[in-house]
Amino acid sequence: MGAGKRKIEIKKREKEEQRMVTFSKRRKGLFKKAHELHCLTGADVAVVAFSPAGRPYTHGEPSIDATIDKYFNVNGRESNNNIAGGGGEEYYCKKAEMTMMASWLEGLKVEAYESVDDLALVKNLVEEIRSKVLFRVLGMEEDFVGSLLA
Amino acid sequence: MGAGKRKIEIKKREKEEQRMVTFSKRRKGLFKKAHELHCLTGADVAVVAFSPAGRPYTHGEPSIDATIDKYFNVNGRESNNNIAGGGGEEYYCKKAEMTMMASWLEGLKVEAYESVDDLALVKNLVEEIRSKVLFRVLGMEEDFVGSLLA
DNA sequence: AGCTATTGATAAAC
DNA sequence: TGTTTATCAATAGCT
Repeated sequence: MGAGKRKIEIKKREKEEQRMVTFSKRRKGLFKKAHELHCLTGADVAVVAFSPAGRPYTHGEPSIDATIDKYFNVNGRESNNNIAGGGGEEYYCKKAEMTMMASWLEGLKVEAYESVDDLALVKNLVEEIRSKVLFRVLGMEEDFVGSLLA
Repeated sequence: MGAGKRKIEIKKREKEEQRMVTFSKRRKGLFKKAHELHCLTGADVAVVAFSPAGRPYTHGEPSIDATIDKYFNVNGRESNNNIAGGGGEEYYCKKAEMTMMASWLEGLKVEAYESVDDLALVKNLVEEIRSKVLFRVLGMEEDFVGSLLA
């Protein structure tokens, strides 16, 4: 049986792997808290967190950009411009990439079913799916790929 | 003695006063969680939450603006330039892939938002997304369909 | 990716 | 809004 939870000091974790695990667990917890705050009080929320690897994760309701724009408007700043999404280049995909994506999609179904416990999370789920798909397609370093996701 | 904490449903609280109290308490908890995430993993974080009264509250490390700027910078023109500037044939192809997929997913997102009006539909939505993504991927290189479906 | 013992967060009531 | 208390929820260490 596991030794169970122990109290820890709130200071930077020693090992890189430990930081990644903690980030992964607590990011989920943080986003869930933000979601509950939104549902319970109707508050618009926006959360951005960069992983130890430098990849950005976001959670926003009604949407990350809407809430941040609202914040900037109140503070008299320019809203962001969306990255251009259109493109007419011929699609090309390597077999290795396709295999990876197919494998990932197999796991996605179960993962998604278990993590979604509220309709409002659908938006974030789709965003996450989008993020993951792009990551798989690009097959590049996490640090860099995360930066490409609008 | 207080009756103590009781389990509550995650849905909008009835009374305005109740919403304000809940917002106040949970905002504090949310910001603390964000702070701990930062301290434990070194992650840059930004949180914005509008109270039921419409007032913005923020928490950010190293600062709210620095983190949001970082989020926008890596999502905007600069990263695009990095790809294009990367120059190689490899990057050109991969950017095309990303652009196409991004465009498609953008459409999917809107479609999903509009079609979902019930929690029970979540599973079907995810299944549909999975199905569409697989179709999209497989459809691009039909030669590989057999092996991927195995 | 799952499991528990614990710590941590918080709904009610004052 | 702050404090207290009884519970519920999140998660650290393991496997």
